Amino acid sequence: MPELPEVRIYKKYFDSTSLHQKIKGLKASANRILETPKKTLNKKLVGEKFEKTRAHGKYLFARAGDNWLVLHFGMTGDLHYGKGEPPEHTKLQVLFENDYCLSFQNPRKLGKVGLVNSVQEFIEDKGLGPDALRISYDQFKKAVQSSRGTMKYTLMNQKKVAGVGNIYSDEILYQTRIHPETKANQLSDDKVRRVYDATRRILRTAIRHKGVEKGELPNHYLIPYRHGDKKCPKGHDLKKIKVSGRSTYYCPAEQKKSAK
DNA sequence: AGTACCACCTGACGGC
DNA sequence: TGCCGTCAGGTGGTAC
Repeated sequence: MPELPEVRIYKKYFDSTSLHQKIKGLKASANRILETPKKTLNKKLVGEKFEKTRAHGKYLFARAGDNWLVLHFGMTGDLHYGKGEPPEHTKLQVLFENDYCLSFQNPRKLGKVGLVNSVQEFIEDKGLGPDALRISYDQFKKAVQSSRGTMKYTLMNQKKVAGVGNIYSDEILYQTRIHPETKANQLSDDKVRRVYDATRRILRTAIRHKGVEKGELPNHYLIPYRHGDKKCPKGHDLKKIKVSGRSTYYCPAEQKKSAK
């Protein structure tokens, strides 16, 4: 679920619920998703306020005092702000002075929670590429044309571009009529331009439509058809293959490997 | 530099 | 109804 658009939506939710309130307490389940010990989280966060958030690719950061809380959702997750019992699978609760609580849910425990001093450093340590909505065309072009792998792999490679995952990469390739196994370094400048434009358009549209889970994407999008009757939005047969180990849906009628 | 495969986890779904 | 295998939109490590 959480690729760039979903994380941007979490950010908005975080901003509208949890900024500028004193943190009264924390509850973290002892779990592998914690990258920073509970004690440290407590020491650094209690008494502080979240002042602002940032998103980079699939990561969300919230600054409190001298630290940034880093949230990564893995394949499943959500934020919930409310009073009373936290939702199921809550791994971290941040309790505010008004007795409301921000809960970070992570059913499959594939996410991560921790504290860092610098967002920039974190991004560099992870080797993340530029955020998919902030990358310039020149950077993008270089990232694509220097890649010897497939387009699918390239778009999903967080070291090249941060934020695009399995389903949005399928969408981008569908809308630009590129076969997912096309070699990235064989793409013409013109095609790269179209992929760049499509990426921005699709990610922005998805944010506006509240993401894959909570909203509804336009009906000419491929994504809603992944689990349907195996037809693309135009009625052609969809094909499902594995590309670098990930389930990949594409429309053989429109996405040809040899397309100019 | 890429790819293929495994691991980490849990829930949902289809087949029997 | 219930059990079982398979799959799921994440990353990270390994060996080739």
